[in-house]
This record gives sequence, structure tokens and C-alpha cells, in this order.
Amino acid sequence: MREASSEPDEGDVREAGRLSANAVDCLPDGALAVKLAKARREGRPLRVKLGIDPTAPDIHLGHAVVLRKLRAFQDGGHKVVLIVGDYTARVGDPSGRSTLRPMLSGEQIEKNAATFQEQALKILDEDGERLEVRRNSEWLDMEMAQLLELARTTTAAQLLERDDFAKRWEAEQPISMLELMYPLLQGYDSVAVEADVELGGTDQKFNLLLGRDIQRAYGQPEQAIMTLPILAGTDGKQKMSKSLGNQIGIVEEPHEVYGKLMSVPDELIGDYSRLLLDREVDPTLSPRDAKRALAKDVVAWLDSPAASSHGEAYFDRVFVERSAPEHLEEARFSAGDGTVHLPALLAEVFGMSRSEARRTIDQGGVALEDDALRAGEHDVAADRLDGAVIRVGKRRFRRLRAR
RNA sequence: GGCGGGGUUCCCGAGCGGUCAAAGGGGACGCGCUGUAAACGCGUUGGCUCUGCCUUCGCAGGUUCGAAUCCUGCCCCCGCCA
Repeated sequence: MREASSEPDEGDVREAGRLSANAVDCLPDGALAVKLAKARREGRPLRVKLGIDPTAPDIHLGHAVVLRKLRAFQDGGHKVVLIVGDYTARVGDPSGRSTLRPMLSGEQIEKNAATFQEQALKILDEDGERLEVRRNSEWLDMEMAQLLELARTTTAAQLLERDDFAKRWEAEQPISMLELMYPLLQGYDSVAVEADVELGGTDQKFNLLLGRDIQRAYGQPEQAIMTLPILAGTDGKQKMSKSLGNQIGIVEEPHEVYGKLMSVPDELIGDYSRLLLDREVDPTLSPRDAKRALAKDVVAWLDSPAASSHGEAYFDRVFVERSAPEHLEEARFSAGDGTVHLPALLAEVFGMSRSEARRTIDQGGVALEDDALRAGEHDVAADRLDGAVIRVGKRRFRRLRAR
């Protein structure tokens, strides 16, 4: 559907340029400016869609990249439509995956959906004028006839063009019907909420574009799409994701966030800075100092400057000086006959097995008051433990107290 | 419906009657080095009352002095042809 009546003026073009900073793709060319112009003429905000499937319980910095962009739209006066994909989470988006994804239980999805929504508000403006939160079960739990109507909008060839489907097809790997349906469902979300613009990671490009086709099939104006870079996880290699264990959650303890950011490979500092803080790295800083500045400012953004300072102090103390943090959790032990079997105590306190505890001790990984225990030193006098700080590895600490 | 290939310890993947708690890689963990990291080196990676014992190789039986390895049944996954 042409929108020729909405010629963008200079301001629209500038605004579109500003909004598409950091974007990898903003398609079709010029479409965003046209959308802006149209909305301006009609005196309404743009409806900017993001769908997130609550397949894991927490939002991490990878999600934050897109959420920040949404926030930029909000700050520009537009309305974000956040779709919690409680229905699509049951299907499992195959994007970037080479294997099938397990289906989640309704209960688990419900739980995740609640925390997702709550955590997203840490970044988004929750003003009702600027935010609409929807669940896609509202419209996807549809009649068979409606589903078939949706299915008519797209051909198998179209779907198989998608990169990961194409690869799997080529490699004779399974592609389930459920997965094939996924892009259609996501596209239908756009129809249901009448999206003007949809955002997503670059891995979503196909789905976002297909949304346009589906909107057209339903007689709606086609959304503009914007893709943002995928943030690499703390391993520096793979996309940040909970299941790969390389994520930094936005509601983690400030010192955890700080520490995890510091452990990110240097090569990522630039990306992180640009995508999470919208700024380039100060070239006069050494990688170490640049990373410190990054860590500090990200924590300040997510929490507060005070939390950030504490996170930094904690980090310096524990990792730079290698001493125990100021505030330690306590662990109680019973003195028994005056000797304590450490593997049992460590197993209980740190959730490891006794064998693992023994090995760690034997490898010099357990220290009492900064003195590493010697190999075989498994039984220790209770009075030596009472009040002492025990450290396992670099970062696990407890203050011991006799019970 | 027919034919064929598979299910091994966190993951991938060897093993194909004893020498197997099971090669190799990845990941993770510990130590060293260091900038906090990366890279690199060394070590560990089922459990336990630990020079030994117990439990693992889809599930259940069976053969055998002895099975992850052989047999039978069952469950599940994948591909091809139709």
C-alpha cells in the first residue's frame, strides 16, 4: 500500500536518521521517514512493535539493545507495543538454531512472561501513553479456519528462503511444521496490533520482512522494519543467551554486572559501548580503563551511580586485590568433636559434591584466611575455622561461624 | 506402507565381550601468568565412609565367569522411497 501522500519533510528525515542510529537495516529505504511524516500529519504516534518470547526468565543486555532503541522511539513521542509472546513461546522460534527447541510448559511461560514484562520496564517508559503491553495468546489462540486463512498468505518456497531453513533443508536436517509456522504467527502479531514499525535483532530480519507481506495480505499498510546488531555474550563468540550461559542479566547484582562486563573480551568494548551506552570508546583510554568506564556506566544506567561505585569497589577488592569482599555471607558449621571435615562443609555451603570439594582443596583452590590449604588437608580444627573467611576459587567466599 | 541410520558421562563424539567411570574435542572448574580479560601452560571434570567400594552408556529382560559392547522385546529420534 503506497503512502505517497505522506512526503517526509526535512525534520522527518532527520528524525528517521537519528532513530536508526546503530541499526543494521532499516527497510525499506526511506520507509521510516515516510511513516514519521504520516503519523505527524495524522497527529498520532507511531506504533512500534517488539515481540519477545518468554523462553527464559530474565532479560539480559542482549535484549537491552533493542529495548533501548524502543526507548528512543518513546522519547521521540511514539508508542511502543511490547508483545510478550506467551503463545509463540510454545512454538519455539527456530531463528539461528540448528536444532529443534523444546516446548515450554504453560506454567513456565506464564512465570517468565511476568518477569519479562517487569524487567522490560526497567528500560522502557511505562507511561500508558507510551507503552502498550500485549500477550499474543490474545489473538493467536484462533479458530482453525482463521489459521488456514493465515497459512494462505505465504508459500513454502517463501519460508524456505529463510537462511537457517535453507541450510537445514540443504543439510537434510529436520524442519518441523511448527517451526515453519512461526514466522506466520509473528507476522500476524503485526496485523493484530497494527504495527507501523517493528524492531528486532538481525536474526529476525526474515520474520520482520514477512510481517510486511502478511500485513499486506490482510489489507494493512506494511510496517517498516529495523534490525539491530546482536550483542555477543561474555564469551565474546556467541550471541548472548541464557541457554549458553554467557548472559549478563539486567537485574543481576550490580557487582555481578560490573564483574561480568570486566570479563568480556577487549574486542567487544566498542560494540558494548555503542549498543548499550550510545557512545564511542574514548580512544585515549587503555583497554582496561575503557572497560572499567564501560562497566561503571552500564551499572550506573541499570541501577544507580551509587550501586555502580559499590560494584567497582567490590571488583577492585575481590579481583584486583584478591581479598575478601567487605560484606560476607556467613556459613554455620557444627564443631562436632573439634575437627571439621571440610569436603562435607564445602559441599553443603557451596552446593558442590564432596568429591569436587576434595579435588578443589587438593588443587590449592580453597583458602582459609588467604592461606591455601594443602593437598590432603581435608580435616581442620574447628577453632581454626570459627570466624575465619573461607574462599573457594577466586570468587566464592563465606565467613564461617561455629554453631 | 517399504528401506536404511541412530539413541554413550554437561555438549559433540569414540568405543563394538574383559586391560572402561569409558579415547578425543568443546565447555566448565582449579592453579600459574595477567590488566579484570584474551592468549598460553599445567591439572581436574559420576558419587562415596576413597590405595577400595557403589552407580552410569534410551528402557526392560536374557546369554556369559564377565556386557556400553551379543540376543529378545519395548520406547524415542532421523533420513530416503512411496
